Amino acid sequence: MVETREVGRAERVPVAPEQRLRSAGLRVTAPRLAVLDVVAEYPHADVATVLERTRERAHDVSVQGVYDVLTALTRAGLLRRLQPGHSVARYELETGDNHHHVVCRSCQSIIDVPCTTGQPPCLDTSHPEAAGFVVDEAEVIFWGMCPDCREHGAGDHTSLQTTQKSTEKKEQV
Amino acid sequence: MVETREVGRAERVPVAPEQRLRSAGLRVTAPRLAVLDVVAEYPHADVATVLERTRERAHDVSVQGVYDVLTALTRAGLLRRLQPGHSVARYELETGDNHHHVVCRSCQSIIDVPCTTGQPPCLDTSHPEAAGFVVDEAEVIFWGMCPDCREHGAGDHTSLQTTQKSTEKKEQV
DNA sequence: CATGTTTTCTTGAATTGTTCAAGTTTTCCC
DNA sequence: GGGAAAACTTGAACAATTCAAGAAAACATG
Repeated sequence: MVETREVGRAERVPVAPEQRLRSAGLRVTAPRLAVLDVVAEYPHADVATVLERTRERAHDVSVQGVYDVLTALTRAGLLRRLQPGHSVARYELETGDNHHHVVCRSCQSIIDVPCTTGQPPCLDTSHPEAAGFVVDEAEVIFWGMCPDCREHGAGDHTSLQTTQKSTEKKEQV
Repeated sequence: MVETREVGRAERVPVAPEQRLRSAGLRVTAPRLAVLDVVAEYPHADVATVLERTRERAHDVSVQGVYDVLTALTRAGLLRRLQPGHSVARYELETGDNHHHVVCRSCQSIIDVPCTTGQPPCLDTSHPEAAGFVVDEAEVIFWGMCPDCREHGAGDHTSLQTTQKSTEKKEQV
């Protein structure tokens, strides 16, 4: 289960988790290491998933603990928080590559795609409307239907429903 | 207060609200007309705002009623629902123009910008990762800081906080 | 214009992801 | 080894959104 993370793009960060925590000015704790590990293994994991999997590694982590850790790591720039549309918060490692996300409207599964324009897309603030605005990030979400949901006629969950119950989420890399 | 909407881009839709409802296969009701009117006047309005302003027009609309109307109109393609980051749901008229949004990390204000690439950006599904995925929409959010927040040193509400209390939101076009 | 069917709106309660608060335990620097 | 600061635990609170069931409209038809 705990296998080496699939190396997709330029993702193999050679720095050990502990080092990453320290250089981010954070203390090294078991929950944090575990959460980092879990997120590395399950990209786009939601809090519930992180909680479960973390508990499998480090016994007894509280719900609050996971929330705190995720917030701390996100604030420190080690994680990136996603929340496509109306769904729950999801987390992935912040690797500095500028990738975007394709999200299935039906099953909410997420896959990464490298930035289409090479550089951060459209960090072009020259629009008169946005005068004075300092943009530091462009977030791109491609909405569509994944192959599975198209085949199995997953209908049109027009994604106006907020939360989907399934703890047993389909997780893709 | 209730002044004519500033006409930015190609937004002046000449079709009467009633017609738009009917041609979308929806019944024409006072709450729906009122909600359409409110969203036209307050782009990016959240549910609370829509509720308040709608009540000023059509007396006695229930919270649930507004939610239902918003959902129905969104599903019918008359409205577009936004939820940048971790914030509450917001709505704007679906005009078919392909514009995107610049969002202030601090005050959450939203402004529209025309699509940077002319055509729907990057509807390019040729990535091997997204094989089989049928993408129908690309949502782009530019994150940054608005002029106001930069000046008044609104600090760094790293936008990890979910809800902001203010019913009195700063609304921009 | 009456009538029936369908859709829509209302009231009130429930759900749920997330956060707040206070106290206890760690981590880590000296 | 101690002591201050940061992190975790427990338990409760919150707030946006949704569910459920009934009442009230809107529209097609006779």
